[in-house]
Amino acid sequence: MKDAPPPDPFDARFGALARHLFDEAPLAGIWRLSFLANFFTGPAYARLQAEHGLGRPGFVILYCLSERDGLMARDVVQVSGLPKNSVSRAVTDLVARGLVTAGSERTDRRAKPLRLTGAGRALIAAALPTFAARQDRMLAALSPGERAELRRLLARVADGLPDWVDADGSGA
Amino acid sequence: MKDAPPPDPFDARFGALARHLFDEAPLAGIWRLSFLANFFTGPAYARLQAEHGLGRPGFVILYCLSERDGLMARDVVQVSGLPKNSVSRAVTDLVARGLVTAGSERTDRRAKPLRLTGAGRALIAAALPTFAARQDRMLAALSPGERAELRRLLARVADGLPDWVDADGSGA
DNA sequence: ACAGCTTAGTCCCATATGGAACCGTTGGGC
DNA sequence: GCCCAACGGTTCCATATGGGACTAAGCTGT
Repeated sequence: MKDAPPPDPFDARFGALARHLFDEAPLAGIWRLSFLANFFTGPAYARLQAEHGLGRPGFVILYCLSERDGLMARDVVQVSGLPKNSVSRAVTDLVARGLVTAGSERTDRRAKPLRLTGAGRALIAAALPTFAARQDRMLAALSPGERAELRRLLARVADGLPDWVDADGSGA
Repeated sequence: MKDAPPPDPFDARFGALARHLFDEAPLAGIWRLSFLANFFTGPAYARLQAEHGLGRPGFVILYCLSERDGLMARDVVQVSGLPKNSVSRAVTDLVARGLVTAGSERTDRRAKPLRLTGAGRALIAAALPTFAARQDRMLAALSPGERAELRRLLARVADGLPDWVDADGSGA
């Protein structure tokens, strides 16, 4: 006596509303991005916490350092949007765990250039594949050409970002 | 004596690393999504909190109800990925503020169908434009054709989502 | 050289968050 | 009808989070 609802895996997993919010609702444009980002990162960070005792800020710091060693906390804040006190705390923790060293700049004694230790490098190397594999599975839904196109479109959106990120909408 | 760094607004706002993390780093694929989603929602939710005393779960609930009245907390959890206790708390708060009513289903006394009150409807109507305007500014970087294409690509990724969201990567 | 602004990082504290255990309800098998 | 697993929702509690004030250090102009 069922109305023959086709067993769409997406609807089955996320409910009948999901499609509507994703496709047609007034905030569908941003919902699509947030939805994907949240369902990607949620489980990934949970696993990271369980396996490596790394929270979001800690992971971001290590990841940034693995791409550019010698960054300062300030740089991580700027590029990630994380609150600076969260980054500060996470750095303290990473240093305590021997994953990172906080040196000091001769020219500016406030600044503390961060560097990965061997252990830090090993940890991020061990943690990355979790994310990378998940990312690959996510992008496997697209052809290489589509992936390139998605990348181009998101880059375009990002280039316009400085125009509106900091706008509070109240006129200025 | 500067090395003539071109005044790229994106680099200026997010730092030299930003471009690299967005374009080429190993997790660039997911970073792009998270980066945009976070920089979009962060300020938007901050403003929402300040102006309407609404947190993320509260807003999501009202938004969902404004699209489909009579949902249950369970549905919101399923579609949003928010932890169910957060939703439960937010519902309690919304009911206390007279924005939502939690009825009771005759057929299942556990279930509590949620309905917007007039005040709730007014509040979400007042809060939506903040997000909508921001969304429009974000998408203004793209042509209509590009927006449609972005939408198509993200929908494609979303359709594959059930295959990997719940995978913990440990084999199963 | 010093007054006043900015910036890197830290600290305090109130609040948000989320896992896990829990309660009452329901539905299925027998 | 009875048991038990699954379910919607709530509560408890330990922890994460983030605004805002604060310190220390540099920069700027006069």
